[in-house]
Amino acid sequence: MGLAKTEIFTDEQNEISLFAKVFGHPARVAILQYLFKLDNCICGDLVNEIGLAQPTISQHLKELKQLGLIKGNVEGTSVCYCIDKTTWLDMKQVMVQFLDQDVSNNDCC
Amino acid sequence: MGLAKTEIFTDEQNEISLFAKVFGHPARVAILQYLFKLDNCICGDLVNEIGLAQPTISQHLKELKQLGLIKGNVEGTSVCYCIDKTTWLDMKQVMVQFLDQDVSNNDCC
DNA sequence: TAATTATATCGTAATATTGCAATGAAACAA
DNA sequence: TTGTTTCATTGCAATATTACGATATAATTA
Repeated sequence: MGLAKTEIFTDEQNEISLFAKVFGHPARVAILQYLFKLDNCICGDLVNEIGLAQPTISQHLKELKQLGLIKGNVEGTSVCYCIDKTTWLDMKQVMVQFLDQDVSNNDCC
Repeated sequence: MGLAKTEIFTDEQNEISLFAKVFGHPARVAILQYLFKLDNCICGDLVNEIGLAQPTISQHLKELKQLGLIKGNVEGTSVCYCIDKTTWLDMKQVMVQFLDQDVSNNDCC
């Protein structure tokens, strides 16, 4: 199928998996790391920094933007991208809570 | 293509994206949450708990096992699964470091 | 031994993802 | 106005993912 049965899962499970999925490609991880390093940058910088074609970078930026993790300001002919702090911190809270589950009692049989 | 160009990214970026990808499906998130809740369980429990067919659950368990996040002990005709603490904590360290990047200077133009 | 139980694997259909060439759109420069 | 720059969108080919029926495997039970 290729289609996840989201309706049988909780909102929280679906939210976690949506955030995780966007981090599930190294190009998007690289874009975010570059944005953190430089505070902000334009699409052209990313095309040079990462070795992917411009439409591919643009597509990855779109997915990050759709989740609200980044935002872009048009500046003349270029677009300046940066992390959206609010959404990033919200996402971090959800993800860290998932990762922080207590492992101490967990063991096999 | 459907094929990520992993060779142009750092090991860290590829590792983060591999961990994230496995969390990128709500069924695997649900399996892990259930394992944390019960400390351990068998495949059949998960088939009842989550509304997916047995081969589908088995496939998701395989992906979690391949990354080392869970391990399974054969117990008669059933298999007891639990979180692999060591790998989980290693993964958590990598992911939290990625999520914890400093957002304070980041802003658009 | 034969049947049962629990899980894994195989095969396949439906859908999603990735990557890029070609093209479009919008701002700017000459 | 015409060209240039920068980015987004479209269309498509290659590959990956998801889900499950059918079947295999392995331990247990009758």
